[in-house]
Amino acid sequence: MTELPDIESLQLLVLVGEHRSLTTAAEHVGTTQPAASKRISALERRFGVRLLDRSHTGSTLTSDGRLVCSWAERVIEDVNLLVEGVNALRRERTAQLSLAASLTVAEHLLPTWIGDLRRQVADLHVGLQVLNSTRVCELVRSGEIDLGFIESPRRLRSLRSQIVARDRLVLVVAPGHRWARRRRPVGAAELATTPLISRESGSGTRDTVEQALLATGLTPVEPLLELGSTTAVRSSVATGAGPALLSELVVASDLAAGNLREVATTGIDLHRTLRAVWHTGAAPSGAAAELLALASRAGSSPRTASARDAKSERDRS
Amino acid sequence: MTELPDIESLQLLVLVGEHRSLTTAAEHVGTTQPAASKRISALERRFGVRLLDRSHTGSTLTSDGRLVCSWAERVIEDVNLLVEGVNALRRERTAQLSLAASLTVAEHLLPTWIGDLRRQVADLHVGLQVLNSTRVCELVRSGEIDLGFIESPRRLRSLRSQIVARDRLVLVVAPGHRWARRRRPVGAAELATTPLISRESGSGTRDTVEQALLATGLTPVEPLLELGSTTAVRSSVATGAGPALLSELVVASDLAAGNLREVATTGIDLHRTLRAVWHTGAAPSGAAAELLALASRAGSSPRTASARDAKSERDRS
DNA sequence: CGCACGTCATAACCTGTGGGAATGACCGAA
DNA sequence: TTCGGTCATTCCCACAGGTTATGACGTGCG
Repeated sequence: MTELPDIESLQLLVLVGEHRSLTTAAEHVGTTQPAASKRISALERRFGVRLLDRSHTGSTLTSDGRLVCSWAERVIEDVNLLVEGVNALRRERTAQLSLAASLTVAEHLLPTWIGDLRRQVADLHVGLQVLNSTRVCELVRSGEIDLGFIESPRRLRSLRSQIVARDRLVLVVAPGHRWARRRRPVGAAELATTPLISRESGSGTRDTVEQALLATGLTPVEPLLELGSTTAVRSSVATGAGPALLSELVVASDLAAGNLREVATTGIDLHRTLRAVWHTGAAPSGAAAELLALASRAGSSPRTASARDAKSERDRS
Repeated sequence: MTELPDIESLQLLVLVGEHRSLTTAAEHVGTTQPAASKRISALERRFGVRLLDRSHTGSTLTSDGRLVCSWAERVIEDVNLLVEGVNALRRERTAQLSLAASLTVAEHLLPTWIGDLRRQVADLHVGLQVLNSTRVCELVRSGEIDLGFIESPRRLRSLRSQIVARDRLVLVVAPGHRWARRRRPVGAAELATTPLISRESGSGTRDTVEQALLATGLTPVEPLLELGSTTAVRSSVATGAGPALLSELVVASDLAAGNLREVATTGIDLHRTLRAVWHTGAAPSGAAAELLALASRAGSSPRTASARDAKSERDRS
């Protein structure tokens, strides 16, 4: 088993690939040329693969190097998302821009948006709390939070909102599953009577499924398997344990890589809208407005929600 | 800027989350309990976020910890792909199973397959070479390679082959681009007369586009921008420079995250088949057969075209 | 009720990796 | 030839991270 590489070295490798030079790559990452040289050498030694063609006019990637580089880029991308997310979490209290979001949004979308936002607005402290949809709405109402992100189709009293993305639950199975080759879409009735792998009762996706089925007058059968985390569900499906309904955001990469297969459904609406919510009256201020614009530009064709301006009733406790 | 975390610590965090115990997580990764404790502490200090609720009966993740963990899982997943890929590259010469593949397959699919394969067959040395399609075929014919993977629609003389996956070039634009809101699909003629961001001439995807257009009797106009790497194209598109045709495998995550938007096309076939090829007569031996089965199970069942249909029914609220 | 076993934290020590500064070797362009 | 650019090498140092040993604290069993 190859020991794990370290992220700094991967970062460096990518930079060398871009700049065709150890020296400039080194100072681009705030270190010196010998350090960079040693790092890459160590990486080559560890991997047992030559990555760089070093010459006295610069260094370029070997063909193996280019390949490794492309894998490294994905790693670094994910690391950046993690870092953005963590930064937002840490700054929860001292934040200039306070956000609250439900899990799906916080996991899959917010780090990207925050990253983009901070590239536009320098020195911005973003704070993030992860809560369920009703708590998010409460905090937005109380003014503790500048902007909230929720996935609930619930009533939004005295809040303004806008759809920023549209998620969809997709029916997925392992490639070996008999449904993988199925051509006719699965109907609502069949879905309701098929035991699925699912999250525990009360989780967002589980609720969405049940709501969607109830909307067609059906009650879902007991699940085949109940697991505590989405990734656990995902890997159970991949091993062929059975079908599951999972967020498109979660399984996109698995579908592309062929680890999972999507099965078409019909007669049931598994879409759910992800909304930004903010306090009535106060239009989102600078950074919040920027984020809102950015998110809705990124997420979906701007289909602005009709502002549900109800009575501004004060139900602070 | 938060300093970058190291992969071992992230790995450890995920394990602690699973095992609810520092001790067992530590030995699971081949180290001692104090080391693990210090690592996690360091991670918390670096991030400025509490990740673990430590008690005398075990340790569980905080809610922040769970979130960080979910981001960490993606990082680790990509790291594993990188490691699998590198392992295959290194073992090129001493391999028990020699593979050759074109870039797209090698980048996006093979690491996964090899990982799965090595989980089934212990102590397997897999060798990988990355070459263009014609070279792959040559090596397979000469017997130097047990199994090849190509994306060419070319003639396969004296080779047996099997479709293992189906890739598709999708037309993508930035979310702010005017085409992002477009409802009518883009036709072949319009595509041919629109300057696109693309790879340099001779690259696989560029060729595919030109072939597909030529098949409809059209010659593409000069590109808007010519870039040397697929990721460069991808980020140019994301910044709004213009539209591009990119492999579904490349942009899947960006589409899910909303960094890019897909624009429907019509009147042009942008599919391309990814095939495994092997030598006539000699049926693939043990490991090769296993890999072939695994790959075609993962990729080849008929793709649900209704995934697109679901998109067109976005008129609800 | 107390003892054994489980958890994690702390302390002391050691090793080795990785960083910095200075220097050398080499190439190409002016 | 000389200068400006590469990268490699060496020496030294610091500190992160490991291990072992130990302690403190709960839980559960006899």
